[in-house]
Amino acid sequence: MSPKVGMEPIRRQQIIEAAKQCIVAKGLPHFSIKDIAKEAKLSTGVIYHYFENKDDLLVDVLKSSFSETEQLVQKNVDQATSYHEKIQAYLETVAEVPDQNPDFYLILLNYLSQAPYNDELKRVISRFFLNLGEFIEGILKIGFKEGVIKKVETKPVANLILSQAMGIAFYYLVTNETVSKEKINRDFVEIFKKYIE
Amino acid sequence: MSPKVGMEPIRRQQIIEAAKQCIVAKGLPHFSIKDIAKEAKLSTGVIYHYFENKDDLLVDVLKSSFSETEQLVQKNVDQATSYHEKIQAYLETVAEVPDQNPDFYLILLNYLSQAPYNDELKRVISRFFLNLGEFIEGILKIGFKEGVIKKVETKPVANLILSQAMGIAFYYLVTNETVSKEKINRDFVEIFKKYIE
Amino acid sequence: MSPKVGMEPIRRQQIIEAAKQCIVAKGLPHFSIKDIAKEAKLSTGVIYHYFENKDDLLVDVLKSSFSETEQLVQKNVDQATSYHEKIQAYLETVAEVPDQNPDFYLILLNYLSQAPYNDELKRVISRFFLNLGEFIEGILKIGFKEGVIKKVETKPVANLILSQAMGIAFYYLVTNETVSKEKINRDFVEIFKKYIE
Amino acid sequence: MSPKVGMEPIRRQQIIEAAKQCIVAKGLPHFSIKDIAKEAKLSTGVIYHYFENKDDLLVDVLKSSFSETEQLVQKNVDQATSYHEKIQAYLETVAEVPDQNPDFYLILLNYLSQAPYNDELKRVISRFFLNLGEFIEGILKIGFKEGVIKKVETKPVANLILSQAMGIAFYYLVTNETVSKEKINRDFVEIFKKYIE
DNA sequence: GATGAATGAGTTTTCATTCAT
DNA sequence: CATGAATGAAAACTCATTCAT
Repeated sequence: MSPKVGMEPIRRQQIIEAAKQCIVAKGLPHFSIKDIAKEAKLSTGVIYHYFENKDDLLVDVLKSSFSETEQLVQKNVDQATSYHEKIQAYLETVAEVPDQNPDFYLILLNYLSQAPYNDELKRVISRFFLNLGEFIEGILKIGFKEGVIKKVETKPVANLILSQAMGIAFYYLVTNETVSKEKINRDFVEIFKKYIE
Repeated sequence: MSPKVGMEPIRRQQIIEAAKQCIVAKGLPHFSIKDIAKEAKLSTGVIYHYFENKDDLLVDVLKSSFSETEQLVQKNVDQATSYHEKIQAYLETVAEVPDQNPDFYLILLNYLSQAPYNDELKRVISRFFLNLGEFIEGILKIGFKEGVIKKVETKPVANLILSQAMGIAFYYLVTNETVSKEKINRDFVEIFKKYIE
Repeated sequence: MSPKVGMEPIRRQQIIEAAKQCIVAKGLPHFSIKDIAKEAKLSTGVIYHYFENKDDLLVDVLKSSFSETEQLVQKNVDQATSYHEKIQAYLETVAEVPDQNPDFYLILLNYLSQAPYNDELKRVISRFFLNLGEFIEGILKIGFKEGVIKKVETKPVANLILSQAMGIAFYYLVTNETVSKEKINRDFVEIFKKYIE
Repeated sequence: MSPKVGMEPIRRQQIIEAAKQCIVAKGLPHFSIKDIAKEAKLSTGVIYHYFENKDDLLVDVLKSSFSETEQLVQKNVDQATSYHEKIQAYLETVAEVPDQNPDFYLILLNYLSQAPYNDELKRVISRFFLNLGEFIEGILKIGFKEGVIKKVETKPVANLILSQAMGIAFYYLVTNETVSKEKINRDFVEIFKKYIE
């Protein structure tokens, strides 16, 4: 009936998406391979056909999430041309991820809490932070070249931006406050523009 | 040898500390009641004599961690008298928690990742954030009365400070970078002083 | 405060009554020594001061229940003088135990189901049946002497009466029907009077 | 060797039979899932593949026992044509269940004692009683139509028959008397024929 | 006499993984 | 490729019993 060959990429993606839904619905430690199989409408056995084991699958889930977010940021920033537009686009994208892709920070939080006990996760997450950091640094260098910002140590700036974005997202994941959220996001953008300039 | 009556407070504390060590060593989802018992040098049964179940115990572990950190902040800020001293003490204390009590943010991260799936944790963590937030708001009001800062919306400020502190701590928990850490902490203090004033 | 010596019979009775309440409330396999202690408002330790172990205590509970019921039957029958009065009193007492002492058959049912696996319970229950059986046989012999009934094999009669009474009680314990109960009790008395005469 | 797909009905039956043996050998509260697995020569895990939990399995064991007995009664009565033959077949079947299927009443007794504390068991047992009761009532109605018995209130009759049969069976389960058993069974049949006619 | 703290074996249940079909 | 049956170790939790105080 359904095609039986060349299913590899399709099945892998199907299983990864099912696993994401499980993380979002139950949390990283609280679902089984059976849960993933049910969510993906597959048998448990087939998962082991496409992934070595559960841990491997879960690492791939994280990589997939990171890849999506990196592409989103890249796309939004690439549309802008000048430093001012780029930095604005970047900060706004970061500030709006929780609204546009609410699962992202939830998934990140789940993996982040496991990273201190798992070197592979540590590596994958560190690389993601590094990539985003270098991305900001690239923008800042443009600003410096354009002469619109002072020379800054780009690394701490990048870290502070990422940290603040992550901290805000986690804060709201747990408290469910929404009242001051917009004000916070505006302030977040303002603070860092002032900090840089 | 040891007394057989009135052990309640001693044992509860002993078990809570053992559980903390397990969280720090293995992560919230990766240790068993048996591990806690071994760490506390007690039998598994006695844990159920003092705690209803594992979840209850783990909530008490979090409450204990929060209580310690709240007392630390309180102590450091109370020693200061003027607004300037107080806000400096507050920001520095928050910035230095990762050094003075390195386990705190690791434990917090573990629980934070479970909070979206657990209403009791959500409540406990929200209350902690609220307490710390109100604490900052109190300091800011002093600054306004003293006429040394402008009138600010205290709630978003408080949230941003907490979020940034948490974000930085988590960032370093996972990346193990230490190079730019001091610079980051200094900038953190500077950013928020500038933001407020 | 409370007397500390000569407590033996009082404490034993207190514990036995608490155990009865536990059986009635939860069923023989579903309560612990701690439950009994709580019900009796005593510590767990004290129970082992008065009873060898849980099994021993539970046997004593059954003996106590049997003793109460035997005394009730004895009292009601002794008040009657003639055979006709005695047999009527006997059958009515047996029929009315479920109303007058609703716990009795519930407790009996609990122990009966354990008897096939426990020789001591088997002995205690057999003796109870034997006592009640001999009691009926005594009444029947009076009837024969008075010339008001034919010569019957008393043992089967006794067994049938006991069995029927027990069966009816258990039937209603489980079905909670109450509609036809009175009719049943009347028929029970009638059937056996007819059967004997 | 054995097929690996479509084992459901075979395994379920295999597990149910193993559980029955455990009840007969040890009594409802005194065996573990491990005991059932050992008896069925399976792993403990597989039991949870086919049954939700122990309670569910045990309910299915009871239903299976009831179903067997209902079929036995049905078969024996259906072979008879007239009222006289049917009522005789019914009473004799009921009287002989303890001999032909000695485990049935032992299993029933085990469950009966749990029914007061378990609404599902209550429902299942009540329904069984109801079915058997309606079965007798059907026979009695034939007798009335044929004009060979008087008009009786069929429900109390049915209850009395069931109660007596159950009571006798339990009586002998516990006392192990066998001397007067045949006499009792004969009297049981006689009593009820006389009672009806 | 009385307390309740402590033990540890035993219970039910879950689950990653394997593998015959 | 795909299924789902099977395993068995490990988890949380219970509880009769003992014993220092």
